[in-house]
This record gives sequence, structure tokens and C-alpha cells, in this order.
Amino acid sequence: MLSTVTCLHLPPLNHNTDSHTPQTLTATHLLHSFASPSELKQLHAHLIKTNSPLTSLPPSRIAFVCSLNSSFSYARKLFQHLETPETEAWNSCLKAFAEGNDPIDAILLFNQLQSFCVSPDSFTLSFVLKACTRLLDVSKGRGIHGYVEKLGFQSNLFLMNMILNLYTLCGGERDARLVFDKMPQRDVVTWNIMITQLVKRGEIKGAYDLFSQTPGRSVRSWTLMISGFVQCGKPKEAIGLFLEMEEAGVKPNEVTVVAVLAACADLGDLDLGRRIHEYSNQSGFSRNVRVSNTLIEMYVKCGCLEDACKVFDGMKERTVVSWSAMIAGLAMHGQAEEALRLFSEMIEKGMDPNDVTFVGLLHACSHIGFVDQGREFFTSMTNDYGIVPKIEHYGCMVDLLSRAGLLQEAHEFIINMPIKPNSVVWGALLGGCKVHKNIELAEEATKHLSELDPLNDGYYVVLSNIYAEAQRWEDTARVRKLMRERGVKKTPGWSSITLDGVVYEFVAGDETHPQDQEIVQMWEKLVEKMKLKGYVPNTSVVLLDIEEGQKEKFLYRHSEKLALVFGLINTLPGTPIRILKNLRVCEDCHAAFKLISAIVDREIVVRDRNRFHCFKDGSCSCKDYW
DNA sequence: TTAGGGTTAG
Repeated sequence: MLSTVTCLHLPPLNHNTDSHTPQTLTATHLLHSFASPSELKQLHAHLIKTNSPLTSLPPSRIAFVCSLNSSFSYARKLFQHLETPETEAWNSCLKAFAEGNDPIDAILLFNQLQSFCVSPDSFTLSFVLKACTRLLDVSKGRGIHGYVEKLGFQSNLFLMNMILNLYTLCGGERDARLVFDKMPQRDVVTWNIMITQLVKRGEIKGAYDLFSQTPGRSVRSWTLMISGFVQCGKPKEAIGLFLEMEEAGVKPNEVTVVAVLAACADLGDLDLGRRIHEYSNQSGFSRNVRVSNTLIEMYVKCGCLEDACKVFDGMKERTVVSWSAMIAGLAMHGQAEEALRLFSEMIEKGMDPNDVTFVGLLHACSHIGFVDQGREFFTSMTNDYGIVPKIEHYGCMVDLLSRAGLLQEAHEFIINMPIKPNSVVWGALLGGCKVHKNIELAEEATKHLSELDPLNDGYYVVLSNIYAEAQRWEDTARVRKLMRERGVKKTPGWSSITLDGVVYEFVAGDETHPQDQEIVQMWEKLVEKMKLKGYVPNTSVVLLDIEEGQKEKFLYRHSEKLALVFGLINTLPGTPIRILKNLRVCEDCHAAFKLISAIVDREIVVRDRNRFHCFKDGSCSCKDYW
């Protein structure tokens, strides 16, 4: 027995509603809406009695009603009097089931039709395949594949693509490859399905190889590959491919725009981001919620919070993603109060928050030290909104407590977590131990981290720096030795700045830059002015066992300082400077940048590995809590 | 009737 379907998009009847007698009105009404085989039988009898043509009976409705009640023989008897082919009638029904809430009904109906020897055509098979795909039912799919071959449809490109897609989605990689290799013809969809599979498995090189071989690449092929690069953390390649796509004269659509904007966000490529924004406005893509959501993300991650707000404010329609993106963006920029205010507004407007919204809120609280507020959100998300906290929420809570110096509480929180803490959770505790100089708990955190994420250099570096700050040079050396033994290398710090679309990268201590002399001179002038304002080089951040003078030299050639001075030299006065750093910004650079922002009267925006620092008029948007 | 898209913790 098939389950009841309430919403079926079956074709409406064409009939003239005027000039009906009461008697025919009833019949006409029934003609629209008969809901059971018995009503159909009444109608049938009425048509015979009034000598009306049976052809006025809607075949798709007959198929639907009879399929619900297993009255197949009766339906078939009626079909014999109708002009529409029987298979077509059943197909419309299969389509509705396959696309409805219970795709299994399409498969059940198909099985019934088989037993009644109704001959399937390519459409029949396509709808059943659609049902199998939606159910991810590969064994049923295999059966249908068998039918397709038995009925001689193996050269039907459409069906073969559907089968291929089904296998790729259900993990039948070998089946998929077999089908692909055997296909007598392939079209661009065939190639795109194969590329999608490789992208999903993270085999980006294989995906790109197939993409390169794809004949007649469509917008979708390009978009697929661009978003594949973004997904596997290769935004540069994504942008490179996008530029190639433009060169090839292929017009980007909304989906392409979303993928490229995400790449711009990852790279901090504001110039391209703005160009895509303009293009989206011209093409009308900006009205698309997903495009606007990604524009918010792009502006947030490029350090232009105001532009992100403008996009958000201008949106006619907003989803929970739009609100969450804006809240997370404000959190990243240290605007916790504004993030919390936006959350209240969201609730007032009747928008339900989701788990991601709460990650943003907790993030906002931890980055400004709103401990109580954060605790309240954490309980409220479950009690008021029925959201079960995920590992990310626990990570935020540990970060919130650890930053605030509540290290013991953070540790207990981890021990009592109902899910297994991951490396991020222990990493958050370790971060707090660094700030609040707790060696004992740092060692405890590191113990877990060396099991959970033994190849991550960051944790070793933090621990060795904690020892160095405490002048425990032997322990520092021990950690560095452990790193060598395990083959873990410290990620070199680098900073980049983009001028006129060109990305300039600096690594710490770099002296090879063509403008190096200018940079040194400019820096010396700045240091003089900074010292007048009370700047004392914080050599304690140079965690090397070397003499003071040497330490100062190291300090002055931190990558973010080089990038900043280079930016000051090569831009007009008043231009904001945007810098991207792969690691966290160092304490001395932070103090220096605050002073420099006042001295040169510039806004300096630094995006480090987890947040933004916006330096202006001598202070930073993070309010020195980071 | 088949293929691609948005927010998230160290």
C-alpha cells in the first residue's frame, strides 16, 4: 500500500465552467477532485449514463488515485478507452512520487506496474532512478540499471547520466567508472558528474585532469572546478581559473559568483571581490540571497565591516545564514555588543537562530570577555531553542573561559564534556595558558594535543614559547628537539599586502626586497616618533636565547611590520592599509601598530589567523583583549 | 527528467 501524498502537482483539467446544470456541476466538480476509486467509479457510471465521452477523464488523476488504492486493473480498463497512452499517465504519477516527500512510493508503484506488465519507457525509468537517487538506494538503482540495459536504453545519454550520478553519490566508485568507460557517448553532464565525484572525495588533481579533458566545458564545469578549489583550500587556483574562464568568454552565473567570492574572502582579495560585487549588481545577482550572503562574508574577511553591513542592510530577503554571517562577522571584528544587538533584532523579527548563529555569538563573547553572557547563551541555546551543542560550541566555551583566565574551570569543563574533546578544544585551553602563564595546565593540554594532532606545529611552538617566557630554556630546547624527532616544522610567519591587484608577501627577517633600504629608513623614522609616544620594544616576544640588541633587530623585521611600512611607502596618505597574516599578530607589533595608526593618521586593518585588528587613532578594535 | 552555490570554535 502506498502512503498518502497530499501535494501532487498533476495537470489541471481544461473545461468550461460556465452554463452547467446542477447535475453536471456535480459531475464536473468530481471530474476535478475524485479522491478514491469509488468516486471514480461513480463518475465513470455517470459519464456512461449521460453518454459523455470517457476521454474527458484525466488519465494522470486516474493513475494517481488508483495507485493509492491498488486498483491497477480498474485503471488499466479505463485507460483502454482514453487517448493518452497508459505509460504516460503512470509516468506523471511516478514523477510526482519521485519528487514528493516519499520517493519510495515511486519505486513501489514501479514494482506494481511491472507485475501488471505495463511497459516502461525512458521517462518511467528516469523517474524511478530519480527516486533511487533521492533515497541513495544503490541496490534498487542497480536493478533499474539492469532494466535500462535489458530494454536497450544503454545509448540513452540522459538515463546513463542518471545512473552514473546515482553510483557516484552512493559510493559505487567502481560501478561509476565502469559505466563511464562503457558509455558509447558522453556529454558535458557526464564529465561534470565525474568531476563532482572527485571533488567530493578531495581528489582535486584528478578532478582538474578530468576538467582539462572535458570537451565543450559549460559554465557549470568551470564553476564546479572553481568551487572545488575553494573547498580544498586552494583559493589562488580558484581565482586563477576564474580569470581563465573570463578569458574564454564564458559568462559567470550566480553560482560562479558565490564560489569566486568565497575565494576572495579566503585570500582577502578585496579588489576582485569589489569587481564581482559590481558585476553582481549589473547582472541582478545581488538580489539572490546566497550571493548577498557570500558578499557579506567576502567584505567581512577582507576587513570591510562597513561594506558588509551595507550589503546586509540592503537585503530585501534574509535567511538565518544572512543573520549568522553578519553576527559572526561582527564577532570577528570585535564588535561584540553590536553582534548581540543584531541577535536581539533577529529574534524580534521572528527569525529562528541555528547552531551556527550560536557559534558566532559565543565567538563574540569570547573575543571580548563577556563570560557570563557567553554562559547564558550556552544554556539558552539548548533550553530555549532546542539546539544540541556541537564540538564548535564547546570549543568556544573553553576559549571564553581560558581567555578570561578561568583556566581551572575551563579544564573541568573539558573533562565533563559529553563528547570527546578534539584538538581545537585542548588548543583553546593551551592558548589561555599562554596568556595567563600556566605551565602545569599547558603541559596537560599538550599531552592530549600530541595524541590528537601530533603533526600540528602550532601547539609545540606555543608550549616552547611558554617555557621561554618563563626562562626555562632547557624545556624549550626539549620541545624543539621533540619537534625535530617527529619531523614537525614550524610554519614560517608571513604577511601580505595587496596593492593595485598585486599581492606582496613578506616573511620575517626578509632583506631581499628591492625597496628594503627605503623600508629600513622609514621604519627608523617611525621608531623615533613611537619612542616619543612611549614605545618600548617588547623583546620578550622574541623567544630566543640571544642578547637584547639582537632581539630588537629580530623584532623590527617581523613580517607584519615589513608589510605595513611597504604599504605606507607605496600608498597615498590617508589610504587604509590592509594586511593579512597567516599566524597570530605578535604583541609588540600590536602595540606598535596602535601608535603608528595615530602617527601617520591611517586606518590599519590586520587579519590574523582568527580575527581582525582594526588600528585607528592609537587604539585597536580588539580593545587589547585577544 | 541528469551535474555546481551561503554562515561556524584554537
